[in-house]
Order: sequence, then structure tokens, then C-alpha cells
Amino acid sequence: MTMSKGEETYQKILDVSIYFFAKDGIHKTSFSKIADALKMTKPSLYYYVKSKEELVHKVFDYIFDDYSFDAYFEKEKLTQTTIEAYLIGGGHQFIEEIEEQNIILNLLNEFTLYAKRMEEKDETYMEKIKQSHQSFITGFAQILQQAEEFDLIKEEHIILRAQTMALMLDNIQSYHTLGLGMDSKELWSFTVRQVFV
Amino acid sequence: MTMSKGEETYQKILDVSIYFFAKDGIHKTSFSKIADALKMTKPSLYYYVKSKEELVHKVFDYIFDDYSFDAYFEKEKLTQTTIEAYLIGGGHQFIEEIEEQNIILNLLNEFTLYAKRMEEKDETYMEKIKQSHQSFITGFAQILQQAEEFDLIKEEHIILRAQTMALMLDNIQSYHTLGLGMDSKELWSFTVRQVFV
Amino acid sequence: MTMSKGEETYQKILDVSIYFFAKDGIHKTSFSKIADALKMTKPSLYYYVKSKEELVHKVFDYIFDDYSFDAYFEKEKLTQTTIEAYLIGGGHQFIEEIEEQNIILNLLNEFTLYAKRMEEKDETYMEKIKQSHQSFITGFAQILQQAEEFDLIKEEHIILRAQTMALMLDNIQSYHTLGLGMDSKELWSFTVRQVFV
Amino acid sequence: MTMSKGEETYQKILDVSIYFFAKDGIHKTSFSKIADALKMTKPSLYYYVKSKEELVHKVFDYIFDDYSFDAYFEKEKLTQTTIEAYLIGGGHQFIEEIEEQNIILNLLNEFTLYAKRMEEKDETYMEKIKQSHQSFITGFAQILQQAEEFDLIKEEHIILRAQTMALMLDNIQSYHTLGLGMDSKELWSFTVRQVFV
DNA sequence: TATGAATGAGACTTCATTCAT
DNA sequence: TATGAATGAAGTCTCATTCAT
Repeated sequence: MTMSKGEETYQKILDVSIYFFAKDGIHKTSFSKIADALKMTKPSLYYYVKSKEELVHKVFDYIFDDYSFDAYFEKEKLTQTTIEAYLIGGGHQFIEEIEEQNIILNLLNEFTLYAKRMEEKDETYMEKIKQSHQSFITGFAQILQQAEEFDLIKEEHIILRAQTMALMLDNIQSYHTLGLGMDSKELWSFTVRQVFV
Repeated sequence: MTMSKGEETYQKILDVSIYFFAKDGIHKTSFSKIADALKMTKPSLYYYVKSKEELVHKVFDYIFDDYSFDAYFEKEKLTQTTIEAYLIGGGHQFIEEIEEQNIILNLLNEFTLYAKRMEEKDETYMEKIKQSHQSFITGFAQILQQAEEFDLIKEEHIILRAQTMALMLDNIQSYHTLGLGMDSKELWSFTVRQVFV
Repeated sequence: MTMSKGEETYQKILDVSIYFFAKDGIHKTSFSKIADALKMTKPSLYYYVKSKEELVHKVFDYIFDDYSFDAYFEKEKLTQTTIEAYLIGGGHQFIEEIEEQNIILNLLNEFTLYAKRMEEKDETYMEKIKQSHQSFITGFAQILQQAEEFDLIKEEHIILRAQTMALMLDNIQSYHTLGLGMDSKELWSFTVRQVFV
Repeated sequence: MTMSKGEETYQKILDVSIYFFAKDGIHKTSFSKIADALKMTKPSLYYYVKSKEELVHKVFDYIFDDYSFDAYFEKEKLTQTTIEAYLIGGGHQFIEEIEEQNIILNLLNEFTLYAKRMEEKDETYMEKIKQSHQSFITGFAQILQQAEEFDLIKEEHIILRAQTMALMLDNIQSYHTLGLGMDSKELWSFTVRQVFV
């Protein structure tokens, strides 16, 4: 459980990189900036990270490994309550967590752009992003499947409904931070209820 | 109607900038790149544009001036058809146009990030983006208001419905380009129909 | 007496150039700056002035043509008053005039540096500067010669006295503008009186 | 006592900068020029100096730290000889040293101009220059005070005399280098003797 | 593990100047 | 007389990266 000094330093590098990548952008975050913030020298960074491209990739993995349906919607809780409440609650939790680490949203968007632009050179970025989003669609679809088995909803359009939910949940916070006076949680609750009509 | 040589050159600069900004990102698009593509020299660019920051701003305005509800949903057409068909049709047109100029999507996303990061220095970016999105929400809300007057929908949740439509339409294409096998037009039709339930 | 439009424009160019050369330095004064201040375009400037080097030379001549002993010490007045009072009065006038066009001092100093650095390429600058300073030394020497003929001072060291006066008068204002709390006129009066001891 | 390699390089940068600043002027001395002369690359310079402005400031401090009354007039020597001889001797030493590092004079003048033009942005330049000049005035005044206590001169005009000496000494070499056939040492001796009349 | 020192490539920008109109 | 358009050269500065210690 305890980290070695090296692991600690590595973790700090990731944290600081995430912070600056999100705040200023990947391109505007130089090794100097990171090194200064960590009170290290640039060459020391190279001990932990082979190149900037590798750092970007490591940060990317670190971020997207946590960005999946299962991280927010815990399946064990599903039986304890109604499906509708479960979906609403999970979404609210998602919204809250994203809200807390506000600047991460920027990073998710930046990485998506980054991944698209890297697609020719390195497909792994896009693949991981796809998987993340797919996990939400699939996750919602499974829940809906179950709901249908319980006769809570009609059989129709399960995929479209799942896609709607995934897309809404994914962008609701981005929209919120634009400052259009939108109530994220209310909109999510509304979305779920519409799906269950 | 005809452009002077200077205006033509200026327009070409905008076009090429848009192309590279979208394809490679603002930061990775240097004046050299633009100048080379136009077979001009770097200093010539400065005859048309005071600085890179100004070029970014000009491109930004050029893009976002066209990104509004009214540009896609022509109000004159509203009376010629049913409201539901009108909304579906307008959305399909929106989706088609975005699809044609595919890379513009990247630019919209990049500019949104750019605007957030510039907010302290220059609020005008964010303001314009807000206006764009607001125009969609307000546009949909007005249509729904009318629908309600004709008793086509219930009075409830007009704002939430409008927000849902705006958010869905705005991100449907981004999602599509991720390659999750989503049918944009079908999803939009479904969205509109849900709203009219 | 009246100037043609062309002459007027030319004069304005000189005036503006003097202003910027003095305020910001020759090197930091670009043709753009001058053109903007005059609401002209750069190529128009080239109609009046062949190159920046020529502009510098013209301004230089314009400034140093007026910087001579005779411009400040009018020989006709010499007989009307005592020699000592004449010298003090002339110096005070010099000081006042320099004080009025304060920034000209910067230009004189900058041109002196410029002249030294150009000496290998173009000796005319240094020659003109030498002549200016020599005119003061010679001017004072002639006055002192006359004073000696009237037995007001001893024969000795006439050149040294003249050099002292020239050097003091020439630098008294530069010193003053440093803000060392020096009273220029009092110091000049003191200098003259010392010479007449 | 020995310098590390870094310190040596830094010192070389200062030396070369001084040389070029004096010979060609601050503005005409580019980092390329300095780097070439040192057989370094431009970015290497930035390892030692954050910006050109910082380099200018460092050179300025380096020069003006040595330019004070105490650096040329050693107070211990005062008792060993007569005051008049002491002042003449100190001045001659000053003149000789300035003559040896001839181009430094240009630099002093250039820095004075630079300081005036920077006054709004950064007062420290002007303050240091003032202090230098003030040190000469105060230094001379103290000597004269002492002379007066020994009844060597009259009580009157001690400040004016000190100012005269400071101003003369400060500019005598500038004048000399104009090539007006002035004998600097003789003029200084004359100045001191006049003061002691 | 860490650092001092260095570098090639390339970024944005300004300048003096030209030329056809 | 004046201007719109363009350019080669050069300037300040940043960046990712390397290497010997």
C-alpha cells in the first residue's frame, strides 16, 4: 500500500501534469513548467518519463481508466431500489463527482481532440475513448433490458434510449459549465423519466 | 459583389487557417504553415492580421457567426408543415451540414476549450459561445411554446425539453464521429418524438 | 516664406522623427511609427526620404545646424553690457532654451553616440559635432581674449578657461535632468565668476 | 577563488556583452552576435540570462557598481599628501583608467539614455545612476569641507565647487574623445586649482 | 536518482525596403 | 504624390531533448 519514493514522485508528476494539461492545455504545458512546479529539474523528469508523448499517454490512460460506466453505476446497488431511482441516483453521483474536479472536463475534451488528431499515428487513444463511451451505452442498455424484463418499459428502442442517456449524461456537465443557467441534476432526472415513459 | 484582391487573400487566409486549426489544432498551426500553404511569406500575413491572437479571434467570429439556431431552422418553413416534422427536418439538415464540413466539429470543440482558458483575459469568446448555445435553447423553447398553444404537447417542462433538444443536437455529431455505430438522424428523430410524447 | 505642401510634409516628417528619436531612440523608431503618427503610409515616406539612414542624417543636420555658439551668444549684445554679465546672460538663455525642449538633450547625446559608431563609415557626423563644440570653445576664447585686452582678466590659461566654460555649459543641463538637485543657472554663474577671478 | 565552469561562462557573457553594447549599442547587439562571439548557441545564453532585458540590467549593474567616487579616490591616501595634490592625483588616475577602457565611456552614456527612457517602467536604472553621480558630488564636498577646516579654502560655495568638480571630471573624457585637442589631465589640474583659489 | 549545461528546430514578430498602380 | 501588397532578413524567445557527471 505504501508507495516507494519513486512511485510517489511518479504520481506527483501525473498529478501536476493533469492539473496543467487541464488548466492550460497539453501544448502549453512544457516540461519546464511541470519541473518547476515539482521543484525538480527537467532531466529528472526524463528519468520517469521517456518523452512528452509518453507523459501524455500515461496521463491519458490514468484519466480514462477511471472513466467508465462501472465506476459510477455500481451494479450491486441495482437490486436495492427501483431502476428509475437507481439511474437517477447514479447520474447525480456522476454529476457531482465531475463537478468537484471541474477542470477534468477540459482534459476529457482536450484528449478527445487529441485522440482524433493522433488517429493515424496511434489508434490506441481513440480505441480507449470509444470503449469508455461504449461502456456507458452498453451499461444503460443492460439496465434497460432488465427493466423491460420486469415490464417497466416497452421493448422498443432500447439502444436509442441507451444512446440518449449516454449522450446526455456525458455532455450535461460541459453544458452546465458554459453558464447557461442549466440545472444538471434536474435535466438528468428529466432525461431518465422521459426514457421510462 | 466581386472581391478586391486584398479581400480575396484575406478570405483565403481565413479558409486555410480554419482548415489547419481544425485538423491540427490552433497551437500546432504556425504562421509558417499557413504562409506556406498560401504560397505567401510570413510577413505578408501580418499585413492582413495583426497577430496570431487576432487571427484566432477572426476565425472564431467567422465560425460562430454562422453557428446559431436561425441558420439551420428557418422560421418561414414552420407553417408549411407539422411542428414535429419541422424539427426533425431542421435537425437532419443541421446534421448533414455538419457532416459535410466534418472537421469543423473539431474546431468548435477546440474553440470552446480555448474560450474557457481565455475567459480571464478576454470574455468575448465565452460570451459568443454562450449566445450560440442559448440561441438553440431559446429557439426550441419558442417552437415548443407554439406547439403547446396548439395543444400538441403538454405545458410542462418546456425549458427542460428545449435543453434536451439543444444538448442532443449539439453533441450528436461529435458522438457520431467517435465511431460508435450511432445513426445520428435516427437518434435525433427519436429525441424529437420523445419530446412530443 | 510660405511653404509648399511638399515642404510642409517634409517638415512634419522631420518634427515627428525628432520627437520619436528623442523619446524612444533612433533604433526604436520605425518608419511605421513615423508614418502612423503622420497618418501617412510607409511608402509615402519614401517619397520624401530615400532611406532611414538618410532620415537620420537629415534630422542630425537639422539639429546640429542650430547647435552653435553664435545661436545662443549674440555678438551684437557684447558691447551693451559688461563681459561677465554677457556671458552669464547668454548661458542662462542657453539653459532656458534647452530646458524648454527637454528631450532634445537625449537626441544630442544619442547622436553623439551615433556619430562615434559611424565614424568609420561616415565621418561627416563626427565632424559636425566637433565643429559645434569647437564653436563654443572658440567663442568663449574670443570673448576672454577681449576681456584680457580690457585688462579684466589675466592673460593666462585662456584656452583652459574657454574649455572649462564650454564643457560646463554643455553638460550642465544633462546633469540637471538627472535630478541631483542642482541649480543650473547658479552653477553657470559660479563658473563664469570663477573664470574671471 | 576558482570559478566553476558555469561562472566562467557567465562572466564571458558579461564581457562580450559589454564589448558589443559599447561598440555597437545595446539595440544593435543581438543574442546571435553574442552567441557567435562566444561560440555558443542562442538558447544556451538563455540558460544564464532570462531575457535580453535581464542581460542589459546585469551588465548595467556590473558597470555602475564600479563607477563611484570611492573606487577612484582612496580615502586612506588623503592624509599622506596635500589635499590639492590628492584631488589632482585621484582625477588623473580616473582619467587614465577611463582612457584605458575607452569604449566604456560609450556604454556609460548609452546606459544613461537607456535609464531615462526606462524611467517609467523601471526606476532602478535611474536611481543607480543618480547614486553614482551623487557619490562624486558628496565625495568632493567632504574633501572640500575638510580643506576648509584646515583653512585652505574659504567657506563659501562648497557645494557649487563640488558640483563643478564632479561635472568636469565626469565629462572631461567624453570631451577628450571628441578629438578637440584637449589635454584632459591639464584641464583637470586647472579645475582643481581654480577651486582652491 | 538527480542535475548543470547545452542544442537544433521552430515559434511569433518587426523592420526597412520595393514595386506596380 | 500616394497607396496596397508583398518580402528577405533578422530579432527575441521557448521547447523537447540529450549527455556527461
